Amino acid sequence: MVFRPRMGELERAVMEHLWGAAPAWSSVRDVHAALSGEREIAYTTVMTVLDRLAKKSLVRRRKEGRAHVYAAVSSRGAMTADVMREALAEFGEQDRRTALVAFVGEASEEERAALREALAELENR
Amino acid sequence: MVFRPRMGELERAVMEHLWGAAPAWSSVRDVHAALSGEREIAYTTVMTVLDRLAKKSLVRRRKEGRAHVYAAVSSRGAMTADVMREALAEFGEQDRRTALVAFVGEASEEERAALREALAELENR
DNA sequence: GTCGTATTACTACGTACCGTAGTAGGTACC
DNA sequence: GGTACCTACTACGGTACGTAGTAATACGAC
Repeated sequence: MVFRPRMGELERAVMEHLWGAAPAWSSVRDVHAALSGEREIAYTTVMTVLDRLAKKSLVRRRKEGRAHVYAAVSSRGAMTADVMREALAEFGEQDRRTALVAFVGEASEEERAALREALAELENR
Repeated sequence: MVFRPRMGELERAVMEHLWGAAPAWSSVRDVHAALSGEREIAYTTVMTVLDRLAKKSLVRRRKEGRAHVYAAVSSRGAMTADVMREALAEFGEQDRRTALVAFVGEASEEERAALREALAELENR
């Protein structure tokens, strides 16, 4: 299977919580409590989703006391970068160039600034 | 619906043909002939896929004589750029920066060069 | 040690998407 | 009018995802 961390809406919401939550490791109860603020959802639904995310290696889990606790494997930024890389990776050398030019062309001024800084930093190392 | 041009494997193969084919507009027969080189596939299967791609607005079609002819709406590079943009768009200002830094960090030397050139070109305009 | 509560594991169901393709019906050409 | 080509419609199996129930297990209270 092609590596593609595709996520559904609920899966994404769960990841958002894991990325944003203060404690790195969250129990099912934590995630459920957090999501319950926005939508009605069964405890077991959250559990299933966390289980699936673990199977997809997007989160890892650990036993803590009786319950499992979960944490995102990658940061949100890293995962975004991966998706971008993956999109890019499907093309040959020439097309990759074209895609990058198109991407830069559509980027906002802030994004371009961030790109320039990142490039400069790499150069100075 | 969130704009996300998700494609299956066959859908992608069809898009590849449309992107790569010499004539901009291809008939079902053209695409089918091209794909038949690599895999056995029914004519109507290709038709169905083209129809679905048209419904997703990834290709447009036009009547030409008795048959329809199809063309990709965006270039391969533009579509890649869109996917990258879309990945990036889900995040707030701060995270976007992080993602871009991570992306540049993982890029190859050629890709970084392409990025630098694209940025420079934009600056000089 | 039995009972209630928390937690997990397993199973299930509806919907949507995708690969796959058959069939019916229209149209053009000879 | 038959033949070949083309489209439109329908269908089926597999997989992903949102959703959740039920059974089993483990732990603390009494």
